Amino acid sequence: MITFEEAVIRSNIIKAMAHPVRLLIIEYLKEGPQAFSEIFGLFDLDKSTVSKHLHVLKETGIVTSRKSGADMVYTLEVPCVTDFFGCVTAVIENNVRRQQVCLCKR
Amino acid sequence: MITFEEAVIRSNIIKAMAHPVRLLIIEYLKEGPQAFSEIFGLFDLDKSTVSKHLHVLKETGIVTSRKSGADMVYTLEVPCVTDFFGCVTAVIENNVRRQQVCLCKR
DNA sequence: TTGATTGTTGGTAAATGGGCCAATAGGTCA
DNA sequence: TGACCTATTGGCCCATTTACCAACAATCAA
Repeated sequence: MITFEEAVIRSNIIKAMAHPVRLLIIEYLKEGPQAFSEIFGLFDLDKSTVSKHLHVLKETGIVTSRKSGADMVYTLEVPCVTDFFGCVTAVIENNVRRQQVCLCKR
Repeated sequence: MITFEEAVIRSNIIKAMAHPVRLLIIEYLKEGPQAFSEIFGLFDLDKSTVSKHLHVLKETGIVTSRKSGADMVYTLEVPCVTDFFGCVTAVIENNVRRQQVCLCKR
């Protein structure tokens, strides 16, 4: 078993991924580093909102940023986070399977 | 890229894991199904609080529950969620590495 | 320097999350 | 049946999150 303190640290990192906008940003950065303006263009949100989401990802060490000319470029630092989504997909598939069983029984 | 709707579904599952108590419950259930009273005993929390955390895990399909005599027994349905923590650890190690660099520069 | 463009920060309101207590539901067992 | 035990649900309060707008900082061009 892990300690409670360790669980707090882990949950903070997981929390950073626990938002649809931040998930999409991570997915997008899998393709390579991207400028803020490109990331911003993915969403129908205020600039400041997207900036704050990126700040959360930076704080937890999932992405980093650097200036490049006029742009701010964001880079995914931990590519393995995407492996994890395979597990999330497994959860979803498991749910679908169980729902089908429910439907059959009715 | 995934759709926004898909990202919402995924983030709901990730959210279910984004709490230290729920992480510890998942860790505990890796060892096998456990009665509510055993899970409850891990924490210094109200019964109702632990019950609500388990409810969140049930809703997302991460655990299931069944009655066994007087007890309610919880089972981890998606063992792969634990693989994912390897990635979280990678994020943590990456953070430590970068912090050390910072310390060296100062 | 001035003006335009780009991204961050501060403030605030609404929504969500997490804790406890009290009440309830659903079993078990004498 | 009635008393008891176990887990869940409802209600409430406080803290956090997330969105927008507005103001600010920082950079590039003229």
